Amino acid sequence: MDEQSVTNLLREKGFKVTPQRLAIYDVLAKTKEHPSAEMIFNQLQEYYPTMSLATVYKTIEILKEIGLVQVLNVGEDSFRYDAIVENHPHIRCMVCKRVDDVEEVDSSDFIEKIKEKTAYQLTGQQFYFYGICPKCMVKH
Amino acid sequence: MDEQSVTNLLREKGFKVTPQRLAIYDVLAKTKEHPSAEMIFNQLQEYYPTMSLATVYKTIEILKEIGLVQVLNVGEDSFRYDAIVENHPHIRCMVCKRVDDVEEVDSSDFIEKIKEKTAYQLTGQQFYFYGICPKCMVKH
DNA sequence: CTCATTGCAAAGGTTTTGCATGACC
DNA sequence: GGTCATGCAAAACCTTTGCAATGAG
Repeated sequence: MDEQSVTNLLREKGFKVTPQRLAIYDVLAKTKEHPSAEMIFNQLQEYYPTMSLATVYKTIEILKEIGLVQVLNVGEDSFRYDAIVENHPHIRCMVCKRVDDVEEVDSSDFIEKIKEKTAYQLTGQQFYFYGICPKCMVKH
Repeated sequence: MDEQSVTNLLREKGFKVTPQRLAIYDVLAKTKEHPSAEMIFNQLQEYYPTMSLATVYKTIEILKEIGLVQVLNVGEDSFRYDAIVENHPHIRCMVCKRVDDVEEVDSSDFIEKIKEKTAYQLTGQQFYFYGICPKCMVKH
């Protein structure tokens, strides 16, 4: 999503548009590494030396609320965030801890199966895979 | 797994067998609610008033290590634990926060698809579903 | 008897909150 | 100008660690 659309969406939902909010979304939109709040904070330090971690958390809360980011729980102590809000599987390297997307996988059949088996009314899902990434395999 | 087997496994792996350890495993083995450390702690308070949360955490660490429990990450701030170590999907009610198993689902086809699409060497996975449980649907 | 385990309290890490200052509209 | 957002510091959580006292083998 481009900056203008983010600006519009924030306004539309009653939130003010600030450089911090745009910068935080920008970091998320331009990376594939699924950063944690602290990773976002560190990345912004150079250009926004006064940025505080609290602002990162507060902004993510808003971005989540208006559907611009999704939250990941890959089994670490902290959460990670993804500006690609379409649901897709993630995979984490047990060695270097990187988190990647698994692309081009159609999970609708699997989700259908679950719908048949559960008495819940489904609203969403997250698929996490664990393994060793290509780079780490080479090293061992 | 019965108490005798747990005793044997602990000894075999070089850990001492204590009432606390057996009690913690027992709580996990007898419930389907995927308790957090604090839920286990609270449940034990009545019968083991001196039990400390630290012991719960230390014991879970050991149980995890010897393959008697698996750790769940359902998107809460805390971890949950499951004495059923065979991999199976979990589902969480967004209203009452309960976590249930999804039973009788074969996910091997889906996992195969992922293996084909990722360059990682797969070692495991977790499937989390979100929705509204039957009880909460009735209430609304 | 020895050494691992327990349980307390303190520390560590992540996330949230309160509040005065500052910025947007 | 009024109100919301920022950023600091403190608080609130969850989890881990250190250590003296205790208990298992």
